[in-house]
Amino acid sequence: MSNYYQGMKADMKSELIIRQIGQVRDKANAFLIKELKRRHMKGIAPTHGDILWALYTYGELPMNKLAQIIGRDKSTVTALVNKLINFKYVEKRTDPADSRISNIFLTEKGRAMKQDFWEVSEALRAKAYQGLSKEQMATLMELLNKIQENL
Amino acid sequence: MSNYYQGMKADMKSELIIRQIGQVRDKANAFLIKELKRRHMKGIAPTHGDILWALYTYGELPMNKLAQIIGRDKSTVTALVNKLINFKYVEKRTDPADSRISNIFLTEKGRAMKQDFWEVSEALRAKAYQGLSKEQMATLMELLNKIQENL
DNA sequence: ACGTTATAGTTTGACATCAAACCTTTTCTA
DNA sequence: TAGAAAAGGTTTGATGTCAAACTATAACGT
Repeated sequence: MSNYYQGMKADMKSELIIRQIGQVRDKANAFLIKELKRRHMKGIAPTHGDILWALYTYGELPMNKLAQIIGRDKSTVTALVNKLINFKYVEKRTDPADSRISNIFLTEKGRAMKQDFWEVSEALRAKAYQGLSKEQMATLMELLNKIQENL
Repeated sequence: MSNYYQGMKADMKSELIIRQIGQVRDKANAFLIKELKRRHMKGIAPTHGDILWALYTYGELPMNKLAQIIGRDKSTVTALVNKLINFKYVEKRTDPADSRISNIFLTEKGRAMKQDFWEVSEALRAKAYQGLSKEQMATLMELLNKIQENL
């Protein structure tokens, strides 16, 4: 951030935490997009990655669970999932017990990408957390959790 | 966040910091939008607020400085500023020393909103930082700065 | 059993956002 | 001095995102 914040009143600085959080988020996303692109996964946004990550972790999931996990609106998930379907990373099938429910599952192609995703995520971690100890990271997580609970 | 993260491998937890950062950001934005709306400032997004905030703080600014301050692309700032112009919160005038440069300044109506913005920002702070000490906030800021520098 | 209410996911519209291309103006270099 | 390069901001296209409205299905209450 530029010098524009020099000389600010002290009580305005606490506002900067939320701004900095936004900055970190933007930068992390930019990094992810770049890394995904580098691995020929162009067109995959961080939230597509979130969906794939959820499927790698939990296996087949209904749409509303995906929406919950990645923290996005149902309608957003529809569009995201449809793109992944077009790319043939996932498929959709109706739940036999409740035909309102669409379950999303990984294709062979989608499963084959797991390693790449792990590497991208590793790269992000390595870069972001340089010079941070385990304790610092734990503290950070604790504070972020606190703020999230507050909001 | 739901129970889906229970039982995860320990080394995956550090990935959650970035996710949590995203969540906090999303929630903060949602809060801001709600509060702005409540004050009849519908249609004003957090980034519009960032622009107004920059103008409150620094006075008249050229477009590229606004883009730098709020961390957004020039073309985004064009659209954001145009909306603020339509709402009559700001106006634009060409710099006499360099006719490529458009300077953006607050109107009377825009200046009259400062108090509301301060209150919204206060409300966000009050809510987000409940139960956090000054030291914790300083620690948090320090860690976020570190991550941002890394990325 | 039937009508009402709730749920799951989709469609539609609006908009913030970025990247690329573009146009005008200014700066730089030979 | 003239042409090339750079800078400032706009336009255009694509896309993630949310909210509202919608459709089909399931659950609930009488």
